[in-house]
Amino acid sequence: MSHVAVLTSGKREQTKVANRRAILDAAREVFAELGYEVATVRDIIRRTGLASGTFYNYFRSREEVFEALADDGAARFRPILRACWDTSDSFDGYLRAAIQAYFDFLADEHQTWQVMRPAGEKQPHMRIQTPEMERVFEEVRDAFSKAIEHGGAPRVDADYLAAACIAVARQVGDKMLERRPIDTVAATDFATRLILGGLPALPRLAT
Amino acid sequence: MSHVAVLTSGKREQTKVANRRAILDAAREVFAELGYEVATVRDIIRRTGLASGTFYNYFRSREEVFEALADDGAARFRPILRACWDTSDSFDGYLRAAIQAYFDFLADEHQTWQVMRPAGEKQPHMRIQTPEMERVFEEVRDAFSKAIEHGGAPRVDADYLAAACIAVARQVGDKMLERRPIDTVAATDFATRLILGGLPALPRLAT
DNA sequence: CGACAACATGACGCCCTGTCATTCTTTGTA
DNA sequence: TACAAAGAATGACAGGGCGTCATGTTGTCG
Repeated sequence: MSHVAVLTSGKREQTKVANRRAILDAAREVFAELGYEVATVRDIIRRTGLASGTFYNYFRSREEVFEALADDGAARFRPILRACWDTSDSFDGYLRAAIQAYFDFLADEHQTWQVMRPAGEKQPHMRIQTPEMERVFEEVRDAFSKAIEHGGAPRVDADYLAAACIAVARQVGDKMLERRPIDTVAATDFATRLILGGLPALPRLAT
Repeated sequence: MSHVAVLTSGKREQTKVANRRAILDAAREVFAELGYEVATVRDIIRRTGLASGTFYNYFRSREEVFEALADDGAARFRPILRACWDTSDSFDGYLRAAIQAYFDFLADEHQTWQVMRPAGEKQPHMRIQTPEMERVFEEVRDAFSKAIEHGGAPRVDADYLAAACIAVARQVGDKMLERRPIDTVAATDFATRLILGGLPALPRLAT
């Protein structure tokens, strides 16, 4: 009999955590295989072996699972972003590090999500704003604000700037994932230069 | 009895067009009022006074109506974009004109769609890629490619650039709509300068 | 061990979906 | 005008997913 029991190690707690994880994992698979629109709560719960009613002990709806998955991703990325800020000594450095980190993160996650789907199937793109994502946005905006305060960046509209930077990162990131091989460095170079110097600063293509 | 009858003026054709319009209009209202996720085909068709089965004579599903609405928007914007190209004499001019046109378009459409919703309701953002939207993207990319060919712009990755520009326009556009008063000129200035000159070129805030 | 609380279960009522036989309307023809 | 054939509208219906709830099961604590 061990005195060093795990803190939350009642049998009750254990299965609660395990079930929640099982549902989230099953949901990720099902969303990837069938597509978010088509997937049903029962598709998800069936894969776990649990009863249909049990699902509703953990999530209120299919939407909420999806949100939890998205939130999870954002929550995992936020400390990475924070580290970029802490280890950078200039605004330019922070920006590049953050974008590189995001693209690496994206390439990693991509493999987890990627599943072969019937080709040509139109997949409506679902985009939600979770609390964690909101926090990521705020963190970026605040980082910009701080840089502006300290004179590391010009005094511009930090709100617009954060929105624009995130937009560029997301869109260029998506495009990056469509190309083979996936080149996070090139994508980072493109996005960073665009933001820091605009069109004239972009890397030139070989003639 | 007029010889100059409207070309498609059979009674059949007329009601077909009218019904389609009625369904699209009802769908726009219902999506705005209830939100896309919650709205049902019957919510839409009920508002038209038609029978439920009739809906399926015009669209295969709720998704298809939504896509038709989105496609409609893109189709209306494309000629505007084309006009920007035709009347611009420089790359910079084209970019600014296109972005300004988009923001004006957005502000216009916004009023059509805007409906008061219970505050704090989380509205999952739905983003689809319709054929017309794909054409808009291609048009932008091709415009960039042409500008590059003619020496009006540096030889950069037009695909990434188009993606980045559209991303900036969309995101800054969204932010713009959240502010009061809606200032399309300021938003255009921000987005255009960011793309053309990057961070250093951005408009400065008043101290 | 007993009693309680927490959780799992799956049948059930509700509502939406998409179809289809039927009915009504329009069109073309004599 | 009368009539037949094609086109479109209708709403009842079967199928199925949703979320709930009474019931059964299992962990927890005195």
